[in-house]
Amino acid sequence: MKVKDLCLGALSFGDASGYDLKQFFEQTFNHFCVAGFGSIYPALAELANEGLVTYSEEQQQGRQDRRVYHLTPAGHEAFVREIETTEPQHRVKSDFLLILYFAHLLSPERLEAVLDNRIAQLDRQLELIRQCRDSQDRSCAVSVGADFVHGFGAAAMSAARDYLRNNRGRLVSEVQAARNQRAHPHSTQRERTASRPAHPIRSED
Amino acid sequence: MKVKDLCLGALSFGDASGYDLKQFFEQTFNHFCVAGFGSIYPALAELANEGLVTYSEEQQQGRQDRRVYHLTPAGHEAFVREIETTEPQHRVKSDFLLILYFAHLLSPERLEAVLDNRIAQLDRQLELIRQCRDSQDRSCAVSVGADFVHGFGAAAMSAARDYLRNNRGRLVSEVQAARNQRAHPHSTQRERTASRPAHPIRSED
DNA sequence: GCATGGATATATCGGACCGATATATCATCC
DNA sequence: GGATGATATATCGGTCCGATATATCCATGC
Repeated sequence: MKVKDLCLGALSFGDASGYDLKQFFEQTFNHFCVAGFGSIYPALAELANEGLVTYSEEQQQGRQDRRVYHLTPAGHEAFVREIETTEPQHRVKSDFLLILYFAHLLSPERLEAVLDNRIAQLDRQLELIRQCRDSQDRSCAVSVGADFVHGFGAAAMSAARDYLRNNRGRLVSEVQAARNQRAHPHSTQRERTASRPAHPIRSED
Repeated sequence: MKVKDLCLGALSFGDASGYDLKQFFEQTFNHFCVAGFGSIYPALAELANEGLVTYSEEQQQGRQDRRVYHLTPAGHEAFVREIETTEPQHRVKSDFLLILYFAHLLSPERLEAVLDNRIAQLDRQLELIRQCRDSQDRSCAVSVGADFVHGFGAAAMSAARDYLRNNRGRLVSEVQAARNQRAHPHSTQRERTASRPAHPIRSED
């Protein structure tokens, strides 16, 4: 699913400018999508070329003109075809987890900062979802999917936050202990041989 | 964090070829990272240019030669600097959730297939994590980060799976009900005006 | 005996896209 | 009056993902 499809889907809820779409994505798709201007504006231009959207220049006093896009029937069909047939990928790309995987290489201050920042970030995102759900008209049939997706996000992020809270202390103290042991190795260290790493990636040959 | 950094980190666990790295990423970083050959091989070439890794051609009978990479001290330093200073992003990109957001446009069969496939996928990933944790030497100090990260993945994915299982039926029946209502609208429909969409993206002006 | 498919192994290319940046105007705040 | 931030559109470079090409070996099956 490309940014073009994102735009088609959003426009199925009503006309909007590129700027509107960016804000909509940030508020509503926040926890599972990102799209910057650098993707949205070219996408809209291509969609207009393909006849899947139309637009009208809307001039407003003072402000720069808005280019307001409108979904055509062909665009609606294309979007439905897309969501009916695309393989639904779900991908997490996390520097956060990658960094924590190497917790043994981090300074204690950095480790704690990384954990605390992530917890705070999750709190903010959960608050955003709460706002988003509250502001929606629940009785409207169109919101069943939105409600489900926001519920999913809330469940997943709550679980993540709880895990971080419950295991933060353990990780910090374990890393601290390992550091101390490296600094003052009082036990036997006969395991260490210069050329044999602890966790070889490939199996012995 | 770029693929180059991924490679540096993985090589800190021992020498490996590009092929080894791909497999390592798939097994161990599965739930928070992806990197294809198209990213790994160019990354390794650049790292070698910069002196952060070295390599030796290892010829094996029959098989094509392996190019085995080795982390240099400079490479190790560069990696530690990277994880100490990079802002730890965490991003979810999910066609799955996007499609479900538009559940009201899906056929019932498609909706159920999407949900079931995702649940099965989560089961597979959870199994992968379990294997990964079992195969590791828990007493080794280097694995505290890995253990934490895998625990995180297990917690998050279990929560996601549970949510899907618990809410699958509700979503399917709600979408079904909405479809039926559209097909046989017996109640008043005075809300529908041709040009006023149900969920306008931008506020009224 | 041999074809088929899968694992091992490296490499390239195009298209997509994210982030930074540029530009412009108006409202608001100090 | 000047700084900041919101509104609004657009472009560009660097990065990366997916598909594809190439080559050889091993196991499986017919």
